[in-house]
Amino acid sequence: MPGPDIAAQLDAAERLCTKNGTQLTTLRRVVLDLVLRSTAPLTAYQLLDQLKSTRKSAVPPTIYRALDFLIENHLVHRIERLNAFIPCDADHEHADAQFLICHQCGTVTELEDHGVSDALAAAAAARGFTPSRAMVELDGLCATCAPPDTAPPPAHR
Amino acid sequence: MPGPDIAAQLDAAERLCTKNGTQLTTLRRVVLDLVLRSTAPLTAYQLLDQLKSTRKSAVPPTIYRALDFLIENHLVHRIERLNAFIPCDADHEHADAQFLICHQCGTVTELEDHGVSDALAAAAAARGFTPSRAMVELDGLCATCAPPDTAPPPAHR
DNA sequence: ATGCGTATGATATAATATAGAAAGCGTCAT
DNA sequence: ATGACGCTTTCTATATTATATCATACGCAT
Ligand SMILES: [Zn+2]
Ligand SMILES: [Zn+2]
Ligand SMILES: [Zn+2]
Ligand SMILES: [Zn+2]
Repeated sequence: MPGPDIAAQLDAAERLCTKNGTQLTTLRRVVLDLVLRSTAPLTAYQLLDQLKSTRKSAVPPTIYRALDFLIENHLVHRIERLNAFIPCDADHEHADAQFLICHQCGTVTELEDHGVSDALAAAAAARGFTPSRAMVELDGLCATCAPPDTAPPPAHR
Repeated sequence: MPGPDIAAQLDAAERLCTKNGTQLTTLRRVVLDLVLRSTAPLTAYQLLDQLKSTRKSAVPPTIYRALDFLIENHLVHRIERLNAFIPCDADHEHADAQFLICHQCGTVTELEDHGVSDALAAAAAARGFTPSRAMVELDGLCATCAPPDTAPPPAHR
């Protein structure tokens, strides 16, 4: 299961950048493609290694600049806990996201949970704090990896 | 304002470790002291530089091991966004904490907000995810640094 | 043609973090 | 007491992650 049509996602990214007045250049597109193809988060240097096979001039600043661009354009997220990068899972404007990191299988799930973001906004406001960016990452075990006793399958309702 | 009695905090830390069956050795105590004295978060290498003045043998593993110990014993927190460390602000058992990072003045405030932790627990449970550790860090402006229009002083009630 | 903004290339280095082997040092059972 | 054990520290080396800086190229507007 290579994921739902990477070409389509790249094209959507292209349109998003055009809309934003930014350029999804070939280099950036290649890096995004690498991120999209991976099931697990990739570090900057893992991406760099892969990039080098098609672009011999690639060095650390190459990949970090491309990633910065992709992050600013909400095409990629950085997972701080892992120093690694994953594709954005949503088409959205990204008010806020949260990440669930399974330390068994390594997968990272992106959420946009309003209960969480509302609670964060309230907690910040109550202290006069003006948030500009929220970083919310939970380490744990995903539904697949958790022992059944510990974590029943997703609750309904 | 050097903070409320560092000696007392060190003694409290000592008691906590004894209770936990761990040892707050001289080295660890010195590192904790350094962390406690700072108003701003300190990086591992900033701490190392300071430590070197009294312990010539100190090298990176020295400080990282001491920090690992202090973190496991809930005496220090690591702020992932900053790769830096702050003293734990609470005596508690630390179910969960959140951090507000002011990017103007650099201060980091520790919260234990149940609205946030409940929302996180609910969001995780709804997806069958079993969290073992939550990392919640908000970048923004603290009450002191925020322009008055943008962020009114802390709400009452 | 000149200047300007943006993107990329290229070199070097900074900053952060860990691996692994060995030595010191209590303590405790034999 | 002594030797085995566990924990802490020392020491050396290296791995990993990230940025600074300057140069080059290209498209486009003056
Ligand atoms: Zn996203
Ligand atoms: Zn899993
Ligand atoms: Zn704390
Ligand atoms: Zn501030």
